[in-house]
Amino acid sequence: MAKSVARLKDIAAQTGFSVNTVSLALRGSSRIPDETRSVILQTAERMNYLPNQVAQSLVRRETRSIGLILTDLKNPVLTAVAQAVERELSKRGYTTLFATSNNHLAREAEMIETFRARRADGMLVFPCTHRQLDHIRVLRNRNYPVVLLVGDPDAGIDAVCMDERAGAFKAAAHLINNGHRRIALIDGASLLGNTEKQEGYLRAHAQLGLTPDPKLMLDPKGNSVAAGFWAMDELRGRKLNFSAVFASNDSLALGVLRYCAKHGLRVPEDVAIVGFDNIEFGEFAVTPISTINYDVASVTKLAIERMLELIGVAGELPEARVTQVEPELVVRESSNQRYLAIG
Amino acid sequence: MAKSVARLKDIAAQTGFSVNTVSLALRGSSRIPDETRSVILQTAERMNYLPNQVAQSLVRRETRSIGLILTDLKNPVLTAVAQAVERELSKRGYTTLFATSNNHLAREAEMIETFRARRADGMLVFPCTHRQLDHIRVLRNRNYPVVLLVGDPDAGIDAVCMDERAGAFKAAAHLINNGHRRIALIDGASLLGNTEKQEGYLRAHAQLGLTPDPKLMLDPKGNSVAAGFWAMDELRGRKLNFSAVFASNDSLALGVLRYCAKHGLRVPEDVAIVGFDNIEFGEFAVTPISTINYDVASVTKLAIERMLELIGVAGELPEARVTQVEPELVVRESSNQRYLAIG
DNA sequence: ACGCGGCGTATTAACGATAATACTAAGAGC
DNA sequence: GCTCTTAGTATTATCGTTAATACGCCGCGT
Repeated sequence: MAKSVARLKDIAAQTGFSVNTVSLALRGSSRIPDETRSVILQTAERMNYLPNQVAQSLVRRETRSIGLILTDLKNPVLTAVAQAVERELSKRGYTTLFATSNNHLAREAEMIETFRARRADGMLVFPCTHRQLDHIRVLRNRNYPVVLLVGDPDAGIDAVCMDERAGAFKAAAHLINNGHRRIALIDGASLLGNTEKQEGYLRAHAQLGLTPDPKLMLDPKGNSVAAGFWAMDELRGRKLNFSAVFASNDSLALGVLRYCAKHGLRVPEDVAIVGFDNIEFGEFAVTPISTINYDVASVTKLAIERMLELIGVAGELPEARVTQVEPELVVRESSNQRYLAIG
Repeated sequence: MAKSVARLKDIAAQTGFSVNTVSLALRGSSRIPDETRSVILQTAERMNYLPNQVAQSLVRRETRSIGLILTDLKNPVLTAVAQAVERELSKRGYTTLFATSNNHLAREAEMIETFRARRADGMLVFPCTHRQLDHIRVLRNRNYPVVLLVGDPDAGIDAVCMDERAGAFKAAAHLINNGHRRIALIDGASLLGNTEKQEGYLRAHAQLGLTPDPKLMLDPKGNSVAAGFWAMDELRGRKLNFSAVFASNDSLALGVLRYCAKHGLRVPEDVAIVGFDNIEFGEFAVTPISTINYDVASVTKLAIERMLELIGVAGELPEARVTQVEPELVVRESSNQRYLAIG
């Protein structure tokens, strides 16, 4: 903590008024006459006074801070969320406490405890798995405001997120409608219990009368470009034929694209690719990547609104509400049917 | 703040001991006999007690929190720094308060004040300009620990950063040594007063006996891939001939690469490209981008060590120390001389 | 048997603010 | 002239914790 900063007491000593008078004057109470106030304000200014928010938090019993827990920042879309959240909160006078879980449940739980000990007024959490939410549900049951950034309608916890199932459905349906019959799915999240994208992919097949081949569904073991590259290599090694790939995020999709470039596969003629998130690096790739747009602005706005709503309620929290934002398909060259022989 | 959480007082009431005894027991004082301690611990557990860090901060006069102010999170290297800083601090029991300035000086100053009011024990700042540091210097002069993440040896403020001048020198020298004589520089930072990379570029020319053409130096007006694309378009529109581009970060370089792909320019045969930062998206581009590696781990480690050192000193802070990490050139296809006609 | 040390626990005072209440003049009302 | 407001300021309690000090009691030495 900064060493020896001016306190109300110091201003009081300087001006000869009591601590309480100084406090009232600085907060603009009408009970303090202008002359007194201006003396106090000037002295405060001169002494470079800044109210101690720690003390204020203690007596006001709110910290005006929100914990933000993300899985990691490798995904540009998560960093965009982090930045947008911080900006929005800051506008409203809140400070963002920040942590990443690195997809470790234990660390996620630990950071939640840390933020609770710091008496954050609420928490925004991108949980590492949709399955294990007990540590979070327990908080909500004690009326602690939590809003998740991925949705599980049955979790009993508020959430605002993209409708990943619908997004994946659109991606897969788009490929199927363009004539593809064998579509690989590169998605590691389902192993963590986050099966939304997989479900969307499966549902699109079912609805359009196809039976997907389970061998075409692969866990890339990571979410990096390198992991996408590796996954494509693995898929090709399996000697399965497929004409399209749906990757659960754009980093993976770019890895697939890189593999294709390196091995002389034309995109989309030989392999069509659709990613997820709509990051700038996908838009400006050699072959611009088709993708599902992640609407950072809407998710952030809705999540923060809900958060503040929950913070505002005095006693019991209202029933949990899950808001899913409908995602849009962005068709670019990597899956444009104009380039396709089939379909 | 969570509504009605257990306090020491509640545990005291339950167990019949005084608040102080409870506090001592929970903190493991040797003055409390085992039997008493275990009763208290069990009661605390049962009541789901978590010490109120706000109250602790007030009385201990340290918050064990550090403010982290970055310009923005569009650059993957900055997000990597953010994540690494948070992890390291967390290991040491510190919480990260996070904010982005969006390259607005006013907002940077505002967030610094916010964090000061919150009594963060110190701040790590990636300032938006190296020129205007008065608002930060003032803090240091009041013995408030601040470590910058870009270096200015003369600023009188501690800093840990990559040696950008040396990095840019290596990049430009590499291109010159590969036979390039006219090298474009795409760098917007120098307008903000961050001239290190430009200086490195100029010094490499000078040292190798070349006079750079000022017309080849361009401000891309942003740090996105799109900005790089635009900058390349602009440069080509000027009808200047050049055989290589040094972009001040990999996003810009990827924009240049995309431009080349779209306009049938071969990389590196027609245009060689070197970026800065070494992000994964550059490594896996169609033509892998040569770049200057940003050593996130070293910068983070050294910055945090220095931070904790400064926090540890009781009175006057020691003289400011600027540590620059020597960056490495990573040569990839985009500038590999094997592909070059010249040189 | 009586003081003395030390053990176990309680009391009191911080930390820096806010909030409720209490006091003290000066001016208004009759 | 005397109470009665009321404006201006001070006093006191409080937030949840830690830290310094005080207190009572038991066993021990002599």
